[in-house]
Amino acid sequence: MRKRLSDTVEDYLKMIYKLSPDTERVGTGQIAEAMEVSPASVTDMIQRLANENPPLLDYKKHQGVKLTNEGRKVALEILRHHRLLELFLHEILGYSWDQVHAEADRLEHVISENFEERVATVLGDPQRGLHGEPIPNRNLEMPDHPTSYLHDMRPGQQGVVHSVSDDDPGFLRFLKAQGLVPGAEFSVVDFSPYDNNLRLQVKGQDREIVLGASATAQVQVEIKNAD
Amino acid sequence: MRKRLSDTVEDYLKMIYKLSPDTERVGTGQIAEAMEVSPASVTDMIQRLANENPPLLDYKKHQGVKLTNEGRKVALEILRHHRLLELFLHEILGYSWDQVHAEADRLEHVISENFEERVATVLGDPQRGLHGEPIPNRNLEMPDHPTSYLHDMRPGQQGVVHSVSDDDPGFLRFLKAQGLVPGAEFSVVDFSPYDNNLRLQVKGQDREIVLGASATAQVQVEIKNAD
DNA sequence: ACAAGAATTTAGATTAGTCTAAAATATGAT
DNA sequence: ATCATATTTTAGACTAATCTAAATTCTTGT
Repeated sequence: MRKRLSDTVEDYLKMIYKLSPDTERVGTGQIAEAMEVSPASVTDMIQRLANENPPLLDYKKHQGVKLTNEGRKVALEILRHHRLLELFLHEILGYSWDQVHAEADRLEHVISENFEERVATVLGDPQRGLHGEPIPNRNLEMPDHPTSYLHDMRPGQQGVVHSVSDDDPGFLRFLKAQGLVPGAEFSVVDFSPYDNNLRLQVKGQDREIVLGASATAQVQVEIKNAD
Repeated sequence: MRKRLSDTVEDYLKMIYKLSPDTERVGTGQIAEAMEVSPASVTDMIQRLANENPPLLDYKKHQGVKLTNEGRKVALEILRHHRLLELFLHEILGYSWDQVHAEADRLEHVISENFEERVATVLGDPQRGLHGEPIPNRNLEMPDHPTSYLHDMRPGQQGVVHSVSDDDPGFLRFLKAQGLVPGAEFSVVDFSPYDNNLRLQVKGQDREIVLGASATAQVQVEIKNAD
């Protein structure tokens, strides 16, 4: 059984997974920015994690890190906790979809395997989270999921919202108000190259909506094949 | 709004409350023993807590500490979390009564006021925990509760089990097997002054049971008035 | 009333996670 | 190919929570 990791370590691994789920290296600065700590702190931490036994990161000086299988397992475990918890807080305790994230972020480090399993069972072993995210299964395998972003779509294309970032309550309320929730179908009607704004027609809505790049980069989509 | 306290600080305050809910002073050694840390660590910690602003403890060198109102509020808050969580884990997630404690001990530091309120509402604002303990209400007032221990009862007396210590799973399973759960009525049939054993007849049980001092000191009771 | 023993406090060290400032290294534009 | 700029790493320091060992203070029995 592996030594208990601190919340901080778990947060680093989770973040590195988010920045690069597979085998691409992530730079110190990128992690520092995402974690809101100094680059010096990151260097320190990633060196420690690379020297763990077994190593949680593969680190090459000046070339950033990537997760080892061991490190990825930890990240996926935490992600599974987070997404199950969000769903649980919503379904069982009645939290709204913009409230769940902050609470899950603290609970995810603290619940036992037992808790995780019971929640999964109560929820019926869901494969998708409250905001559409894929939930790693009991063996920590990520279900198949689309990897495209609304950001990269262009006029004429149609798609379905797959998942959205869950960490900004204001953004989530905004999306819900616009009807842009997981499952929503839409087509792109215009693209403005100067500001990267996209104009969308969401199915079932009468008015078109316009989204900036900082919003569209937070929305993952399934792009419909032209037929 | 008060600065976020560490889990450790919350644990110290909770423990000091348990050792002395009111105004009696508690010694360094007693706390050290209960927290399973060295006396030196305790001295260090209680001095820090007494120097907080506002102070959480009232400390006099070589004379131990007592909780300030501020410190007592923190302790009661955590105790409320703990007891609501135990009930929640049992009722909603199906934990058994000996499993809930360890999980609640970690979660109690991490849940928000929002979580606390929602759980209380889902459970119908209970006044008693899974093991019979009184639960401080939303204003952190402790409901009235008996303060006698089975340990101090003598042959001829009758009583009702009020609450039992929740921290040792083995002990809890033992109690349940003996039928000695909150609400159980019993009478004391014998006392052995050499080992402080008590022999009890529990209502609805055919066989009498014998309990040693380390067990009877963990059981709070309501003593029936002789009529 | 005072010495022995118990309890408490102080001193100094350690570990995890963070910081700032300075040093080292890599990149990329001409 | 080299120099200016970016990024990364190192060095040194801080805080919280712990420890052991030594010093201090309190209590108690005769």
